Amino acid sequence: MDVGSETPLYQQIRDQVVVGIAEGRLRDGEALPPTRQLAADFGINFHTVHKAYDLLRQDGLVRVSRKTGAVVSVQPPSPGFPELWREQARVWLAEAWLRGWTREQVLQRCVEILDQFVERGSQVVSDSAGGASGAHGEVSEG
Amino acid sequence: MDVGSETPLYQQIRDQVVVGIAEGRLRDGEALPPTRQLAADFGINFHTVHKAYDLLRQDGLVRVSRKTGAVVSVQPPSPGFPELWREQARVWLAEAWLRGWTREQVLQRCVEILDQFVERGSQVVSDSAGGASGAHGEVSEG
DNA sequence: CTGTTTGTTATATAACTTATATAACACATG
DNA sequence: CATGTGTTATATAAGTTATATAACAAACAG
Repeated sequence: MDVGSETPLYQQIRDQVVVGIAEGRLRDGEALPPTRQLAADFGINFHTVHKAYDLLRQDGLVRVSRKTGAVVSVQPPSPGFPELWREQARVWLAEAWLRGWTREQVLQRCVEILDQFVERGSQVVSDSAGGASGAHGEVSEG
Repeated sequence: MDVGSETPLYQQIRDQVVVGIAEGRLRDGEALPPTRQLAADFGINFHTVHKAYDLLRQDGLVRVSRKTGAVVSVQPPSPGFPELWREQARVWLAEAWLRGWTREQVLQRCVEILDQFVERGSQVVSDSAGGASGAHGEVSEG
């Protein structure tokens, strides 16, 4: 949570959750911390966390209700996703390319990142599952 | 140039130039259109174009002076670049991963994009070089 | 039932960003 | 000199980001 960063706080939270799911630190069915609690941990307003969770809901990555709070629930992508992803990827890959990275260097770095990701759907978390550190998934403060 | 997009106009222009250089449509030494001209072509304010060019200058991708205007000139990256790139790449690779794309599918799509890019420094453009459509490089309106 | 937690909604506000508009200046060119 | 162009300075309107406060609704523990 870098307050000085150009990227908005709610975006940073959203991105942390996205990466957290991909890397297996947050699993399908797992609950995210309550908005007010996470906001207190980060020292920010709970509306900012609420906005991040709402983004994740719109993206089909969490379900959110009064009963359960925000729960990781990865849905299929929207129809336009591949095209949008391609557009963004073109820009980021171009940046690396312009900086002199070869095709193989760029792909190697992508592989290193992808190797950190874990398969989804392989492990199902029971409703009352609790980790070693509490009832909620952790969203890193780093 | 999508005015309805969430991404700011100046960012869109910057990104178009970045991709344009990577794909060889804009070459090292080539001049970008004057700010007022490009602004007129896009139907936007010339300050917005100026801001895009200034971003590119800060990124070390164009030189800009009263004499020459904005000229493509790709400099080495700043020291923090690899880390920043990695952070961003993690997020959008995670997005693809969460949507069910396999490692190979993701890499395949990266390869398809990288295959559109051309080597830099292989061809040097003479000072008076003009394409079929004018003295300045084209920044696509699509 | 009572009190607490938590999601949700509404309103207000301050600071910042985005985009436009206008004007003026510096400087190079024809 | 007139023109084109980069550059700088203001001003303004609209939108975004983050905070603050308040209130309500649903779930739950005691």
